[in-house]
Amino acid sequence: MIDSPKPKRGRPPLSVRPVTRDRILDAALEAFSERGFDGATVRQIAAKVGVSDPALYAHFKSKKEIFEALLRLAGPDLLANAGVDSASKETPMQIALPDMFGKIIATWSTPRARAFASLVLRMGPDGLGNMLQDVSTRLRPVFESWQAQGELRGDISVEVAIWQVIGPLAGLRITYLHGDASSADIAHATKLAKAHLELIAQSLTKSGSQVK
Amino acid sequence: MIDSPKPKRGRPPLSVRPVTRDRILDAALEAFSERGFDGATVRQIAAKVGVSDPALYAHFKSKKEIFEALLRLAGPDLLANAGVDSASKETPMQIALPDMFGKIIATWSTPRARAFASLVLRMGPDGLGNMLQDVSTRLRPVFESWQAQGELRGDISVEVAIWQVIGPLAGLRITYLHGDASSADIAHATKLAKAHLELIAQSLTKSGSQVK
Amino acid sequence: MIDSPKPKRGRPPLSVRPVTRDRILDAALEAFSERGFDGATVRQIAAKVGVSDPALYAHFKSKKEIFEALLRLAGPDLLANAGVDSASKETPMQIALPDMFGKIIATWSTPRARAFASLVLRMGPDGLGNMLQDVSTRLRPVFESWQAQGELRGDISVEVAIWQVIGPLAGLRITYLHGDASSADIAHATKLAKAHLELIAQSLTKSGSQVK
Amino acid sequence: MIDSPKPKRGRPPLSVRPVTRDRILDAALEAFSERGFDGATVRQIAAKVGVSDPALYAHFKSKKEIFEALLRLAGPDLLANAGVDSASKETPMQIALPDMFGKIIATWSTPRARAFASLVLRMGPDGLGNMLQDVSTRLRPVFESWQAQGELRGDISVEVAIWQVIGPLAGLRITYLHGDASSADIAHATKLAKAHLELIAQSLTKSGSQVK
DNA sequence: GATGAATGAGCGTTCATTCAT
DNA sequence: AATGAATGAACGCTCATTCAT
Repeated sequence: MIDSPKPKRGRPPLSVRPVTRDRILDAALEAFSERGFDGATVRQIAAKVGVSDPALYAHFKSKKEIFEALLRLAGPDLLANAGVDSASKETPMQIALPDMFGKIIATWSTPRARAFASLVLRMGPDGLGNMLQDVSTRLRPVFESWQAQGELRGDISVEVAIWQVIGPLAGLRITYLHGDASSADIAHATKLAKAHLELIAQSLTKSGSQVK
Repeated sequence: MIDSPKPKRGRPPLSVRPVTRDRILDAALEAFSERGFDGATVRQIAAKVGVSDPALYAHFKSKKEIFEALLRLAGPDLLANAGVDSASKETPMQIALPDMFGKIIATWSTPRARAFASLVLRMGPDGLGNMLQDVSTRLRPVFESWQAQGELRGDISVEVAIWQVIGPLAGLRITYLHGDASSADIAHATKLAKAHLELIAQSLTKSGSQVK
Repeated sequence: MIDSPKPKRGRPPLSVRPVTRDRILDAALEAFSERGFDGATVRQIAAKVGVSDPALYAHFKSKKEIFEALLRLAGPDLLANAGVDSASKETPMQIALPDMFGKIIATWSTPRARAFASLVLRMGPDGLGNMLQDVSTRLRPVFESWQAQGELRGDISVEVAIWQVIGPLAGLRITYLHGDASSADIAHATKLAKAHLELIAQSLTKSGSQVK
Repeated sequence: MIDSPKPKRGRPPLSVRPVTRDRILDAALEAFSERGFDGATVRQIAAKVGVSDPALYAHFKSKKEIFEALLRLAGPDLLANAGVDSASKETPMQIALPDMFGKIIATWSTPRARAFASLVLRMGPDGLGNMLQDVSTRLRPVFESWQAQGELRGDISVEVAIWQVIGPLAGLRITYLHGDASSADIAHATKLAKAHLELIAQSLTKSGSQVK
């Protein structure tokens, strides 16, 4: 009870080491994206940072809190905003669409964003699902405006049109733009995205006429 | 002789079903799809089966082996084959494509297939990625044949064409056809898939020329 | 995640060993009485039983539950009931009082009861306090009856009379009848208790008259 | 010269009181009495002082040392001396005894003393036991002198006599005079103590003989 | 084939303590 | 004199797995 004969615990001498919240979050993103929330351990994260595990608890209250900070911080922005925000009602669809695509692919190609994609993936269906729903919702007014201006053909629903754009992107993200992706993967994804865009842009404009 | 005291004909009650490999795999699929490999516990799986956890070790050597059996068994077939195999070189693209789509969506709508989708998702990028690669590979000869016969326009690469078809399907799978999907989700996915098919079929045939 | 290369865990060969709830409770009583709830560790308890710590969790859900089972099981009975129940209104005080004393001391002298005394002590003031309150409450009707029959002098309150009896007992319990008590301690306590009884019995009967 | 711009006379505000050993000991007494040595944490003590935990190590070498300082400082004095020292051989027993009682009760009623009682309680049997032994030892010469002078009847041993006095006090201390005691508890204890004294004083003087 | 009891490994977390500032 | 950040130890508990029945 009162006898602790060898009190050799405590912080050992130290040279230099700045362990910040950010470095922890980086390490956690890496760990969680590699093994999922349950598969990653606090000790693994700490090891990536280069400290012992209790050190993390000076910055975060729990493993779960680290995870949530990660979601809150990097989540919506990294994944979706980038390209979506660049699409505005004023810009003609034929110009805005390629622009949006380019920006989205660029954003998703960064290591952080790719690691984050893996992480979200591992959260189960709700993770990616909600993300896509979110993008879809935010794109809707822009597409509606394009349709009103005659740039988007009127015989297909806005929702279908959005899905034409978003759907393959989601596939690309999962297939090529994840944490382990090589630069070849990334290049390939970019190529596919561009090719997809060209085709889809045509479909969304006049198609109907040709049926004639 | 004519009426034996213990008829026992027909199917026996089986109120106490024996614990078979299949029932374990069903339970494991459910557990793994809900919480991932690390999040699911052997005890949870056993509980779903209705036995105690060591009972599973009479059928499988380890948790990992259960998981792998699941992948081997249900994996490729459930996810991809269905539709892919129905696409043959003899059938014209305009007919084969909708048929394939229909079959894929139908297959993916079953509870088992949806649970499996969640599971694969949680395995990280390699899971879904490899799956799509696999489908792509098997579709290639069919598409090449279509292109040779002039059914698929020649100015786009086969790979891009395949991606046009496969990409949105992957998105749909993730967004709507997972373990927790409601029947509304499923209906919605079906609608989107059909709309997508109509547009894409046009794009893949003549597109460019007619714009003129 | 899925790789556990050396699955050498599991229960090693075993000769004979019956680990029951009771043996755990005995060990826990010992540990808790020696170091208190916070000072005792689950591993210590398990070591006393001769098993590894997770083994305890097959019988109890948590450390706290072990503690509570201990309180529920041994608590009130071991500590108080013994003597108190033997005091009835029909028996004359001069006979019932020594009898009660003897029984209480005898009960409190058992190793279990003494260990339990140490445990209750370490719970803080409420532990012993409540216990004494309890005894006091249960003794009250008996004392009231004695007072009505003229066996207990009328010029002192029942409460004070009870305290005369109970108070020194509490002191004895703490001073001599705890977990570490030697047999000499116990003998000493018994002697003191008897001497106390003789004096107190006189005080409670006529005293007043003699003052005259 | 006559009125200096910064008077600074009298007691300085001291709104930010310095962290002294005393304030740490106060906080520690509170913490230890509430949760015991193992249950209380250095962080809790520091929080009560209003500083961070390493600050305490500027004043004490370890948690254990704080605890021991507490025992050394407040221990024997607070608990026993008060009344005991006031009993001297010269004073007649009939006067000294009530006086002693009064002083002991008064001393034990202070918040510090009550907190300390809780603390000692939680240390296990040795804590209170040793304390009572100590008091008993120091009272012995006084009682022996009283017995020699015929004030204490000769047919009971000094030890028993001392126990008659001390025993119920120990009970009172535990039951009513602990850290959490309300003022009603304290008043009650005082009443019981006085009643006890009156009875016991008679017993210790002539008792047996006069019954006749 | 199934279970209860057990195990070693290891997890998330807290603790007392120390170093550098 | 005090703090923020860090540490090794160890705690309570869960996990996958195994043995004996």
